[in-house]
Amino acid sequence: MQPRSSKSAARSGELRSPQEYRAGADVFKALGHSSRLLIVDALTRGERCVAELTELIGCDTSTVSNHLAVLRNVGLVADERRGQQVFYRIAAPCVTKVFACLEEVRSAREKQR
Amino acid sequence: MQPRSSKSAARSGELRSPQEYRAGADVFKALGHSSRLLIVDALTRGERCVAELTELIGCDTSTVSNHLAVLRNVGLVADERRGQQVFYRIAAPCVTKVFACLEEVRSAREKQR
DNA sequence: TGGAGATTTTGCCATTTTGCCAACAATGCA
DNA sequence: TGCATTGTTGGCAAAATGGCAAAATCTCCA
Repeated sequence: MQPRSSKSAARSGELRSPQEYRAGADVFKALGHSSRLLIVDALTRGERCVAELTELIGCDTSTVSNHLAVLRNVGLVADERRGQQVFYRIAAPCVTKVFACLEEVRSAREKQR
Repeated sequence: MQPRSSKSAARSGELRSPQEYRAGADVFKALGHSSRLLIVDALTRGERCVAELTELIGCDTSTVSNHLAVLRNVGLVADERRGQQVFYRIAAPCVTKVFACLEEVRSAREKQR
């Protein structure tokens, strides 16, 4: 996306800054993968360690670790090591509401056809 | 993501189906691009035609059209042709709240470091 | 009908994302 | 210390994504 000039930004009703859109997009990009969405859904029900999430998803541990890093980097989850295990939990409470929103989007999509 | 067996799904507390995660991820994937997020933000303030959105974003019209198709395919926006122009509008009201949620995520991320 | 304006579709290429494996790091325990 | 357990990191190949430009489509109007 190219930066808007302040002139065109003003004409547009002054939305948000390119940085804000980029940061926001990164958050949604993090949620935009079925495995990561599953992880978030699972963590909504309480913290889990990497091994538990790995079994839940059914792929390589390193893959899960990478997914968790994506979620952590945007601030959606937080991690805490306890002994040999690293536990992950939801860091932003509002994500627990995303599934309700998804349901709304789905009904909107069905109405549309 | 590999399909979970019903057995492991049950053990995990029966979350959602792989299809649901895939569909949900598609919605977030659609929001996971700065240009598309800008489009959604703009449409939150009222409908716009493709040409207006194109000027707002500052890239090729065909690119904007493709972005709009992504948003439309997941049900986030709806289109309506009036004369030569096609107007787009928000189809799922809840998306107007996503920016508030992004703000929460951002503050959670800052607290984390 | 024919031309112009608005939008969509398609093809192509560069970039990014995914997921696996192997190697490495951190922790706990004998 | 030596070793098993748990996660993370780096490298690589396959797949998906993004953006432009050309071609196609649709609509209005002369």
